[in-house]
Amino acid sequence: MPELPEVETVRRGLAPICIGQRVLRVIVRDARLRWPVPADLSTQLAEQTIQRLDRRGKYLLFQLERGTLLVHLGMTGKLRFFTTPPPPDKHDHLDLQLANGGLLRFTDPRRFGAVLYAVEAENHPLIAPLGLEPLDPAFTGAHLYRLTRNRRVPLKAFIMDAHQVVGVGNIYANEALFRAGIRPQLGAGKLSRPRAEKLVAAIKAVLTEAIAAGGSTLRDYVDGFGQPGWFQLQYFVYGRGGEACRVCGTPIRLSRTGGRATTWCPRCQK
DNA sequence: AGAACCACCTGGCAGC
DNA sequence: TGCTGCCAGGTGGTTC
Repeated sequence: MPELPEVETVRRGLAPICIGQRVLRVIVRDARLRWPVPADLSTQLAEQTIQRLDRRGKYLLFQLERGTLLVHLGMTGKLRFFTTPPPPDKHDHLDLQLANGGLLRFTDPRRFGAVLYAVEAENHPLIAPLGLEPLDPAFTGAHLYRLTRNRRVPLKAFIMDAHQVVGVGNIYANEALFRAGIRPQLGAGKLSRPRAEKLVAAIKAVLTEAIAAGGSTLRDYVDGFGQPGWFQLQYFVYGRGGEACRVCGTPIRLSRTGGRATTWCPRCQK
């Protein structure tokens, strides 16, 4: 579900109400997430104050005094703040009680998400191997060009690989490739230097615009306060298989690359 | 090393 | 109204 824009939207919303707050306790109702929630999480977090709320790829990083709480929303995860929380529902797996009386609630029907704790997040096995942030100035056409040399995977699969570039999931990969005018199936190693520049610019643009729109809500994404995003209204190709291209009118094609639904315009993308 | 699959899990929807 | 099968925003692990 959430890609970089959605996670960033959650981060921006929650940061002001979390920073400076002390964690009173953690209530784990179901520890069976993608990896088990650490049994000693409550002990680890209790009485620590949240110093910052950062994001690395699709991970939210609550920086505490002695370590970091890592939260990944998987496909269907939500992290919401309540001043007066409703009674816990079926998929409300974890609550963080804050000293200001607020409560952060992690909800995730599919349980593909994760809640973990690390003393040094940058060295955590899930964080350390991550690629560049796409909105980092260091993520350039030259960088992408270098990374893709001799790679045979479809370009779309390549830009969705978090070990190359973080944060680009299925929606924004499709949208960025459309904007760059590049076929998703193109072998990554065949990407020319000028087209690498174009693709990097498209990725940055689509992510920036999506953040400005509060992310995309297809089914169940909401931000930290239960509000949906609106970027889905600006899609050119995602979820539009069979419909007319918004630029040239040609029917949008739908196929699969790397097992994921791929949509593109056969006329606009070469 | 890299690429192609599978797995994890629930819910919603189309089709019968 | 069921039931079945398929699909979904992610990504680590296994296999070749």
